[in-house]
Amino acid sequence: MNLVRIHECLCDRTRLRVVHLLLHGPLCVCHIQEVLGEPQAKVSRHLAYLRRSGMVQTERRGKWMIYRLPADPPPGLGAQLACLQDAAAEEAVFRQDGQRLSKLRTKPGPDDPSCARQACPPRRRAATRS
Amino acid sequence: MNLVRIHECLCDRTRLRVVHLLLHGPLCVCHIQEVLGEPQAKVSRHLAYLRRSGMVQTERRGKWMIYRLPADPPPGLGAQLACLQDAAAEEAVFRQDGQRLSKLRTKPGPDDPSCARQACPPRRRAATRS
DNA sequence: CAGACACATTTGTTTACGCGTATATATTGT
DNA sequence: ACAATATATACGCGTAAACAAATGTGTCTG
Repeated sequence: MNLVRIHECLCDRTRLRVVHLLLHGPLCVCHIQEVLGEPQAKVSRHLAYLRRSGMVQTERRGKWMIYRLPADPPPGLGAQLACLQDAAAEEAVFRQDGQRLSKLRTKPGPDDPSCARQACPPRRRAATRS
Repeated sequence: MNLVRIHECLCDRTRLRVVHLLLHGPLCVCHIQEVLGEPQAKVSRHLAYLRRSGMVQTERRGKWMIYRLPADPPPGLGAQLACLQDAAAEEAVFRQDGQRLSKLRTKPGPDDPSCARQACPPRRRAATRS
């Protein structure tokens, strides 16, 4: 997981939105798909990309596949994620994704993967340029 | 200069090395070229890419073209640069580039673009993941 | 003006990426 | 075993990116 690899993961709009969502906590594919409003194959392909790159980890829970950011991220990645968390607040797409995710959390269906209500502790603020 | 654009700039090894070098201060193309050990056309092409993306600014000084990071970077970019500065310390390529740049600064030739001795104030440390 | 130097751009080729569509695999419930 | 749901993968296509080699452009010096 070198620097180039990290940025390769984040240089695509869809992947960037996915990683940003996962900053809020683990999610199954169907929830990611619903928040992004993107076709299933597209989401799945980008998730596979992120998994191959070591950016996310997976765990099967019944029918659902749960995606999460690594619990103990390698050095360098942690800082990037903190940075992303800050920068994402400045662009409307990410704010809207966050809102749609919140709505998902409030009304989980009867047949629910139960991954929608797990939250992650927020990351520390990233430094700004001197 | 949105988030995707920033990461597109940094997802190539050569561009990443260039931006990292520019964190140390403004540089002319020939110095960048010498530190990286890459062919002139390749360096120039990537510099053009960075300029089009708004990641770097240029200024002609006589025969030489000086490249620098924007003096007042847009929000989001500053944090990324600080983050890069930290993360680069962990990979050998970037440390070596920094050392080669230092050597360039100590022995400027008689016909010198005088861009090699200008240093930039260091950026603040980026936050690590909580 | 001519030649040297620093850098940029064009051209042609190859490779990688992202997408939609279709299909395959895995798990659960009946 | 079969159907339904959730997710993954293969295929083919168009486009963008990266590269090497060659050529072009701007600037200084004599």
